[in-house]
Amino acid sequence: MQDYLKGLNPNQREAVTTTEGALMIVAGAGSGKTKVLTTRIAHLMAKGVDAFNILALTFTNKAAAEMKERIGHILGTGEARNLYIGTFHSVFARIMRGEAHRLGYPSSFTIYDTDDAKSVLKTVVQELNLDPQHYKPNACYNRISGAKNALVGPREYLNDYHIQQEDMRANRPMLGQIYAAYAQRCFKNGAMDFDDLLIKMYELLKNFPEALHKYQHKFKYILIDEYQDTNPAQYEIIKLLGAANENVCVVGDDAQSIYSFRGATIQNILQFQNDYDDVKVIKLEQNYRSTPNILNAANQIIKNNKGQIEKTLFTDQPTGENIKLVRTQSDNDEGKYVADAIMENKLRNHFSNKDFAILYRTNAQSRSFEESLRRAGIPYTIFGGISFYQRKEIKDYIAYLRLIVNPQDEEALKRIINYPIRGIGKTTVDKAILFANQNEISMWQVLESAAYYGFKSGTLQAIDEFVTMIKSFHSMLPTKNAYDIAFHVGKQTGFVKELFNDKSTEGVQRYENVQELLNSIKEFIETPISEESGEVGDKSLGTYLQQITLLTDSDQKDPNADTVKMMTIHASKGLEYPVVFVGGLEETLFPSGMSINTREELEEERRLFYVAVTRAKKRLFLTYANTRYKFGQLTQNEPSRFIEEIPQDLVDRSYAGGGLKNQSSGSGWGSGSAFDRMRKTTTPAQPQERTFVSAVAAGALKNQKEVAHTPSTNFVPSDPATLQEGMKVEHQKFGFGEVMKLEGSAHNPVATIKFDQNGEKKIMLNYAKLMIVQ
DNA sequence: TGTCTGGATGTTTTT
DNA sequence: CATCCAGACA
Repeated sequence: MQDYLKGLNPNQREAVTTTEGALMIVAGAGSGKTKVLTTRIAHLMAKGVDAFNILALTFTNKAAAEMKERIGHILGTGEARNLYIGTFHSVFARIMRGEAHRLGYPSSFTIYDTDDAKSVLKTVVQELNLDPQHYKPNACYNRISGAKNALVGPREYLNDYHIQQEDMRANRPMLGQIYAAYAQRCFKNGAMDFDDLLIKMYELLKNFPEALHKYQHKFKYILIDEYQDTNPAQYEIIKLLGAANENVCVVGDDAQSIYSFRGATIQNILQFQNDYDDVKVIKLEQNYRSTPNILNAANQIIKNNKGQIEKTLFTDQPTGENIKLVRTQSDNDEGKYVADAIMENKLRNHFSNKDFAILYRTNAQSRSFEESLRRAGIPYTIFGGISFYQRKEIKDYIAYLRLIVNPQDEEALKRIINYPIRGIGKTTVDKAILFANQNEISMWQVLESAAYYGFKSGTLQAIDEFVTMIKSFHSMLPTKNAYDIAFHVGKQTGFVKELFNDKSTEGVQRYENVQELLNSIKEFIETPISEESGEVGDKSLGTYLQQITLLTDSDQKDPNADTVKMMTIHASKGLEYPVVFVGGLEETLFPSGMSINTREELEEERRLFYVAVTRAKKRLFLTYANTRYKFGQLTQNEPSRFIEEIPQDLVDRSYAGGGLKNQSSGSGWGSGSAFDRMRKTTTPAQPQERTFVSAVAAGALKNQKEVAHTPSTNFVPSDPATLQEGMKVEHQKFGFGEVMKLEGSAHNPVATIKFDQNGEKKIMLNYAKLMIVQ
């Protein structure tokens, strides 16, 4: 027997060695699913299957990278790098780059993230003259995304009686039109949103038999992780791809299906057995992760759901400790309690920071935990929330790169056409868009012929300069790599320098972020690529851009750093930690108030709770607060109904009120009171700091209050162009002062003037009246 | 043409 | 509580 099979139990081994035909692996939480998947791929390759012929679809890119590495390790060759392995979205994006032309897209198509998509929706709603109050980008996006994931195109949408009825009832009868216009606009922009990556892949396979044949032939073995979270579009694609060889292996756990909000349907896994001839089903029920107490609790919780694939997890680990259920007075106390408990566990049980995870239902909950950990001096990493690539300065930078690669990308163009300020304002942009729509060309094309479309003098010059600059960047594409171009763009446009000159705290941070972006691009071009010939494995800017849009926070941040990890329960799927805190176990928060109206919704919340509980290996803390700030308002919530679903003999209850001693356990380190004291010494610092800050702010305000000035009788404004640094001037309102600095563009010069009575001010010379005194 | 400000407004979860 | 956007100014 091969070495790599030795560490497997009989069921796992069978799952690994059953290589031919359709296979469904029902893998309970912590049952060694990832190990089975990686070993299975390694086994296929050891048997002589070419890496090029294996497609593995995982839930995160990071999981994919890890699997690749482990497979490489098992096999001891570099072959694994040729595997097609990644998320649905990233794998399809990669394929699409070579196939997009068949569907009328440029191969350098842009991938729109949610922000881009919503921005497009906003303009579309505007252009259709609809009320933006009624057709909010969020609502429209969700509705359209839902349709796309169900493979309902704009035409089907408009012709579907039920859908139309639903929209009527929701008072949004025009959504179909918005959908159609949105799809058209994205196409015109040469852009695909997240859902399009699936839809277009489906269309490609459905409408182009030679493409279907090509990929059926290529992907002889298909593996899909987290199958319970696939949606109809993904389902249909897999069905098409797998039809020729029927070597489709899916791995999943219906009890952990938590993505129905994004179109996933549990039916895919429940009905898999009907989809192929001779489906073999293997269950992995032995849990290697958690203590029996944690596992029993999880089993009891999930029993409250109906209609599952029957399975019972078991373990042979020692019993372990009871689950700790802690009530606190407020959300802040909840944060403090968790920080204290982490300190205590570190000291008493020799856990290190990276052994802890704090999980919650909504991203907003991270705030109180973050604050308390920071105060306690515990290093932490937050996953999720606003990712690196969502930051303004990064999006701006990337918008330049996007525009260079794909000038049709109107979203990118609008973003940077006047950043840094170059005198192309809203009026000009609106005009350009209008011309573009009227003539059915792109906004970029209008700008290219700006004179023809009647732009005048200063504006025309500004546009021409801009177009020339972008074109010069564009011409670098064939010869320069992504890093060189990006660096050049940052330098040439001057906005990196602008950031550098901003010495405020945020300014410094922004500059550092931009540097980090450049580093990441450098890293991208220096990473070795797969050996595939003729495939997309290049170091071009286009490839880079398509890659980063699909990166999540979890893909970028180091999971092995010695820090406490904080994330939503959704983001914690597939991960495990020795000590887990689940916060906010309150009605309307968890379960979410949005999901208590139907049994299906509530069952999904319960599965989510199940996922949370099963992340814990040794210790599990559940916390809830009597009061919580929501929306800037204090709210009170009942304890979550899920608490009552845990067998009570597995739970120790305690209360950790506002600064009062907590009653967790008697002995040892004084029940955290030492930490209470530490906290008390640090807490007062905060209000003091606040008063200090506000006093400064008040002073600044006073400074800004103008000291009245009566202009001299002989006041005659001078020509702003003659102004020089160091000159003494008079301002009608602010009085006498000295010109400290001249900046801004030629079209919009700005002077920083230090006034004798009113301090430093930035004055826009196009508008302010200044007289040169000396 | 750009900046500042107040008032409205929005919170599930994510590729 | 934060952020975002429409109108007032410079």
